[in-house]
Amino acid sequence: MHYENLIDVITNGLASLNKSETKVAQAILLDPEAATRSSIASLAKKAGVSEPSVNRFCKRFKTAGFPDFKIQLAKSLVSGVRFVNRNVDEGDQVDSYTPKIFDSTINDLARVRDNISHKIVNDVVDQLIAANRIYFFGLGTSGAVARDAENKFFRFNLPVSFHDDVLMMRMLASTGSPGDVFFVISHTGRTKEIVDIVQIAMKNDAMVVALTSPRSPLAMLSSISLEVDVPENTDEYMAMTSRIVHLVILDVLATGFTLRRGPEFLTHLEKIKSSLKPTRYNQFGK
Amino acid sequence: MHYENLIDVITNGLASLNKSETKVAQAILLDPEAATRSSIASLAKKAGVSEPSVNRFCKRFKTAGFPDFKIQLAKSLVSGVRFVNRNVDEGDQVDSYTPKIFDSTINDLARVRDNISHKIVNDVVDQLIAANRIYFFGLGTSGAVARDAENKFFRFNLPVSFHDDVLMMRMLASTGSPGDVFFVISHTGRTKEIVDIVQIAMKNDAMVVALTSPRSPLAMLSSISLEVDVPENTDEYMAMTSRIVHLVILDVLATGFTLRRGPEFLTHLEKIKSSLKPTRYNQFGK
DNA sequence: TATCTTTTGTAATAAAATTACGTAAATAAT
DNA sequence: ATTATTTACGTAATTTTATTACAAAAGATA
Repeated sequence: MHYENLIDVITNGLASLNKSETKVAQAILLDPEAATRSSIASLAKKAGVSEPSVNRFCKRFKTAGFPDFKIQLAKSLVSGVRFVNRNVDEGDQVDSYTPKIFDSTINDLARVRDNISHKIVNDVVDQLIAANRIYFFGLGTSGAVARDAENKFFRFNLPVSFHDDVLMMRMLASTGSPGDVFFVISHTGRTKEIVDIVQIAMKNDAMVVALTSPRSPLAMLSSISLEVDVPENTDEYMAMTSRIVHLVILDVLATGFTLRRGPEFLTHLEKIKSSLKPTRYNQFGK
Repeated sequence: MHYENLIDVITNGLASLNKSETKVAQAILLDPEAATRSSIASLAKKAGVSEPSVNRFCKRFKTAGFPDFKIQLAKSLVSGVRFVNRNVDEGDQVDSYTPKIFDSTINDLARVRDNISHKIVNDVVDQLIAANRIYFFGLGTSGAVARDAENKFFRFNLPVSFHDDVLMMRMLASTGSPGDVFFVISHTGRTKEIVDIVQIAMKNDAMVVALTSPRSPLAMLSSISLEVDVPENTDEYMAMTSRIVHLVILDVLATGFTLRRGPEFLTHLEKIKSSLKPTRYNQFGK
């Protein structure tokens, strides 16, 4: 319930509505923000229907009534920023482009949160728990993600490494042994070199986990594929949010890993954490 | 207005409220989610005040009345997840820890979005535009962030590099020349090595931009400091979201940079983008 | 203590939403 | 094609909910 976006639900249900309900839906979708501020009377008028029709519409979408509907709608407008124009354009100043960048990132995260397959997350955690060794592969931006992953999983007392060198990857893929997991990160899932390397690894019966976009060559080749559908940035100004989403997914996997290891594993993590203490100044400068 | 979290506003304004308004505030803060679902009568009863008192309370916070207040409150609950328990605990399964991790990341992003100083962002963009050369420094997790930054700013036709080797950093800091910008990333801002290196750079009158936590030694030493207040993770299970926030801030800076360069700069970016095309498979496998 | 201001509640009023019910339209059955 | 039946929709009554006006109480000021 908390993760269902009312606007999406209305849009999807549009086909199964009757005449006056469709009118109401259109009036709302035309300007959802305005709908949250109007009374049942004004919305009915705007849609060209009676007030009870609006009320029935609300109940059809499993809300208690019109006021409750407005609240749900308002909620879905917050994370569902896509109905407002969130694109950066030439006229933007700091105080407009800054929130836009944040918002579009938040928006993408919320979308993936609501759509990610928990089953696949769980399966990937299974594989990572079973692994003797994990290789994180990534090029370009995904190289930075792979590096971050290494840093994170290193703490788990497990041989891990990250690689952003295709020759190195190729060699590792061709000499993979049972127990090795190749965790391949790629936004597009179409980078030829990466696809080639995964093909080699698969030929050697290695376990390949992909973090990439749906229906991409990489996704289809790998043993398991965590698919993230973040729209490609058409806008030149806009940042590539997929890498952020990838990082958060790696956080999720690391969390799943930690939980699976059980509470006694926490003391190990604490040890690593405190090993860094002497490298830092405390509150008072020393 | 869109970026003001009502719950924060209430919490901050708590001191300046009179007796019955305080009662109302407490009743709401105790369970904001419930407040969004209750009528003015039931909330008044719960707070032990009259209905008009609740109404006056709502108007004090610049909402049109109680129904409008509830809508605003509901909105602030979506991005402001912190009032719900979002901590991962031992009993959590995939379907509970996954949204929790996403939510806490989203929450932190929303907080920084609402509190970041646009003035400082603008000043940093000024410095980056003026730079002849940019060095991104970071260790550990922040090393991955620095690497991502390099990848991003490299596209701007500007000599940039990232460094995660303290000896290298030390040498660069001591030989800095005018026009160099040292962009130093550190979650804590207390890593001794980093602080030392920044001290050297500052002694040589270099421009040091810090991306770090408020009031830390690094923040206080640097020429300009972009301060990000993301709570330290007390929870062992919880991921470090600061690096995500740092990445998004770098996106913001890159966007500011691009906008400052003007529209003719977009063709340059397009060129870089299309240079990657031959490395990828298209929709149909080739 | 008297006066003024601020705070708060009661009661009246207004606004808004919901329900009950009846008619019209659409669909199905003959 | 006509009738029966279901579904859709609106009018009007009712109920719920919120707001306003006003007065009493509490507190501050002189």
